[in-house]
Amino acid sequence: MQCNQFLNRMFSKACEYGIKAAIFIALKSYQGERVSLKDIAAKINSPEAFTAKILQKLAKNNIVNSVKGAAGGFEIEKHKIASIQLAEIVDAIDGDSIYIGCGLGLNKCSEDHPCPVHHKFAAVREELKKMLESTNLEELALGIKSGASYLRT
Amino acid sequence: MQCNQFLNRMFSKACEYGIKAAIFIALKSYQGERVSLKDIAAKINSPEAFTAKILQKLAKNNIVNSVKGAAGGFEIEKHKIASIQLAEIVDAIDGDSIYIGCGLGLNKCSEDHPCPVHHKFAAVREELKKMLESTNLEELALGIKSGASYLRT
DNA sequence: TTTAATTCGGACAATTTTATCCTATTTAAT
DNA sequence: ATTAAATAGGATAAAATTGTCCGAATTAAA
Repeated sequence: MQCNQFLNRMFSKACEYGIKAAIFIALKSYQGERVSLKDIAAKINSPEAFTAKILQKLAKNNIVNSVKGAAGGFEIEKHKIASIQLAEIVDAIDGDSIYIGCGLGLNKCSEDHPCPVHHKFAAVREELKKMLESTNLEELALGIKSGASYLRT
Repeated sequence: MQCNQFLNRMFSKACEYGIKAAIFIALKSYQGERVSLKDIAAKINSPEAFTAKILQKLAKNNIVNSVKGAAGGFEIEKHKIASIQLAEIVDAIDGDSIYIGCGLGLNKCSEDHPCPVHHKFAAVREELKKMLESTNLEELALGIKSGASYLRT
């Protein structure tokens, strides 16, 4: 069935592109450079028009600044980079749903009325949440800068 | 964008239905009862025809037995119930992809050439994997039987 | 002021996932 | 044998996600 859930893909494609785009923009912003959609899509290996939609979301959520017109592009204020959590990017693109939703899709699932996997998954989800909230854009950008990690292929 | 990834939905719908169906079948099998697709769909609140496809996968993966004809239905051999891991059900439906795939969709992502979130996500994924592999159908079915957990609403 | 580079945003298209329909096949019971 | 109750499975449809196209708006620079 080739489903694209957690085991296959931790994030939606939109999220993947959004995270990588934000990292690249942060990296360039540290160098005082503004980057165009075209450059971003090329660097992170993503479809340009689709990436544009995602950047619009990041802009509307005040994660990146967009500048229209010639010599325009995207940037992030340097002083903000270290304070932007991975969780914020994910929330901007996928919505703030880390706190809600049942692992098995029950409409009503709580401590009082749990689904069969409620407690077991709560632990994993909590760990993911903590990780997203304790990871910021700065450290991810520094990883790229130092050559410790990569944005494509 | 309302994407249906981890934060929204840990599993695909297909997986959700498959897990719940397996739990219900296990529960009934303990009582020596075989259950029909119709009963399963009603109890787990899932679309019948779609659930049928998923049960076919579980049957082909030898997780459940299907019996055709009048008085047919689905069942799981009692002695197997405790040995069926959640991970097996997920694998049967979504494929064995827990060990592969990059959090950010890189084609090549490894210790040598990691994506920016490689190490952070590896930890979370590993925990999920362990949880799936250490949870079996029996305990989930017993939770339902004892009233400690629920399959719907 | 014109041009070129750029983002914005609406409409549309392709793909994947989810869901439905219908016929064939199997099997217990009459 | 016939019938009724089931699963199997192919074809199709609907919905969600992903991806594309294009004109409008904006802005720096010639």
